[in-house]
Amino acid sequence: MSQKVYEDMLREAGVKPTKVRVAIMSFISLNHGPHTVEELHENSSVTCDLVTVYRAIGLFEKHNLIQSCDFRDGQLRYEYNPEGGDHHHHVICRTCHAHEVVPLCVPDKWRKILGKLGYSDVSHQLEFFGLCRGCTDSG
Amino acid sequence: MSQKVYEDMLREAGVKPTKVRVAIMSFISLNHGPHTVEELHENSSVTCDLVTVYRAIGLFEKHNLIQSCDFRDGQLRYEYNPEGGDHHHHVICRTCHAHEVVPLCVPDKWRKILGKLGYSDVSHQLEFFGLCRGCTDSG
DNA sequence: GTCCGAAATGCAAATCATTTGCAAGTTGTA
DNA sequence: TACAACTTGCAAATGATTTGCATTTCGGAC
Repeated sequence: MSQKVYEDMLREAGVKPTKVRVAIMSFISLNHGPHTVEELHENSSVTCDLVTVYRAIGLFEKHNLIQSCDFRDGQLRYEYNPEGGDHHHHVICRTCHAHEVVPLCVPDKWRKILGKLGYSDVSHQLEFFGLCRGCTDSG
Repeated sequence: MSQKVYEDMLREAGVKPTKVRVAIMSFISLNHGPHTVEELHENSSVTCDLVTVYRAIGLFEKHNLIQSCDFRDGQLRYEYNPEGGDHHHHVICRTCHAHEVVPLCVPDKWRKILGKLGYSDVSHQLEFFGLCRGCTDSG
């Protein structure tokens, strides 16, 4: 599959498409589900330093190519942020840390409310925590 | 002011009301706005080790006396979690890190949706990030 | 009042994700 | 081809949070 797609994706976002960045971007957009930095480092098709992964995702996040989520387990996770803001959220099991996507998101009208409060360019971070079926039963 | 209120609050939640814990609980419930562990350590009326504050808030959180929020600046913050779940969320300025309470929360019916997905005892973490008026103008 | 065991605390040190400094390598462009 | 700017790797620093362990404190039993 052509790397060109990802190169363009980066270029359009204003990020210089280096080999490492293209590899990471490609992995992220092909593999759903939030990934830790460690996972990105291990699974990207290019070998590079962990620090380089940190720097790449830092850039990606700044340019809104990815979004981060906080599962409250000490490390942030990152996932692809499709154009058009069709992002999503997760529910995480407090016990076994399983997680899945949840088809819920805050209403768009809230953006207006926050605008009236004086905030522009508003994004949000939303995650649900609960006990999954298995852990509820065995707990 | 009687410490008794806070002692009872802790006891009812199943937390042994030690001097340190009562002091921290009292500070948290009297002073709104999320506080870092460092702030709690500095401002509580009792002198104790930072580690002790960490252990106290760990307990408080486990017993739902406080909720944590993540401003994405490297340290978690904690705030009082009133009985009845009348918690709230914040909007944080991405530039100057100012923050304020936002009168928005996810609809209660979402709890049912998550229940159908198999999750019980569901809580959530929601924060908004944007540019405040000052930073929008000067940015 | 005194004694006992469990739990809480302080202190020092360990963890561990993330960041930073710097020298060397790479890239786009004139 | 050469230059300046940017990217990367490596080593080390940071900084919040956690852990181990010895000591102290607390509530109840005697």
